[in-house]
Amino acid sequence: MAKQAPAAKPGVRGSRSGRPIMALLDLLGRRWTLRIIWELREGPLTSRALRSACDEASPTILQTRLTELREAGFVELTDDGYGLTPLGRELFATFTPLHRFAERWSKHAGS
Amino acid sequence: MAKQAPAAKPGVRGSRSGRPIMALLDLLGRRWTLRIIWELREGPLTSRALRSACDEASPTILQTRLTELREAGFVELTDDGYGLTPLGRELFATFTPLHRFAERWSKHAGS
DNA sequence: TCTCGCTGCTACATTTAATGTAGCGATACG
DNA sequence: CGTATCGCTACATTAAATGTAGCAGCGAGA
Repeated sequence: MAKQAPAAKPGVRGSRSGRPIMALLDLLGRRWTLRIIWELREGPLTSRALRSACDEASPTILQTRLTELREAGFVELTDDGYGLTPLGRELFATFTPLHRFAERWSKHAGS
Repeated sequence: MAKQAPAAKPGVRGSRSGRPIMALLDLLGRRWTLRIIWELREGPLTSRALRSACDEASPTILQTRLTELREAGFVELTDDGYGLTPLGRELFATFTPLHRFAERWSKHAGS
């Protein structure tokens, strides 16, 4: 298996338009994808630890997402379990403003 | 209807943990949510124009997401159609690094 | 007025994705 | 050997998304 032009996988519904941002938005827009990256932020987790961190999500979908994230080059399986690759870490870094935004958003609350 | 403490809605599977970032990750992790915000970046679109921009996604789900995004305060319905609120615009701004990342990602390709 | 064309929005049957529970083969410790 | 973990998978159930069709409302034109 060598794959990899970052293009949405064939079977994926919606947003396969060639532009990288679309492929990325498509991948990140799948259930648990964002969460997984978030939970891996502090270091590798075993598949079962990740499952616990993700509110006991079903291993089926976690495995599916993990595979997608590995193919995308964001996650890798090491001796310590699943962890972010340098690239994945860069991706996570882009979430930082999102985190700050979330805090502001919660204050905005019942506008 | 006035609603809005930014907490995940009741019926939502996964990630309802009180932390704002989780609610946000949950909302953004739904299909088409990221895409909608992205497509609205240059200005308001009518519901049908948005549908075209979103690869003819079904109006059912678009309407659902649009409602969620309006309740979250990210999108509003104006005379020109659906547009980002100032808050929504802030959220979009956090995607900018994501955009740049996507470009880098596409080059990384077959690492 | 009566259609035409657009707006935002909804119903409903079908298909796809995600869930939950269980268990596999492999590896390591005793 | 027993047991306990690892990553991963099968499979039936349930929830979400799709696709097609159509609603009511508004403004413009003949």
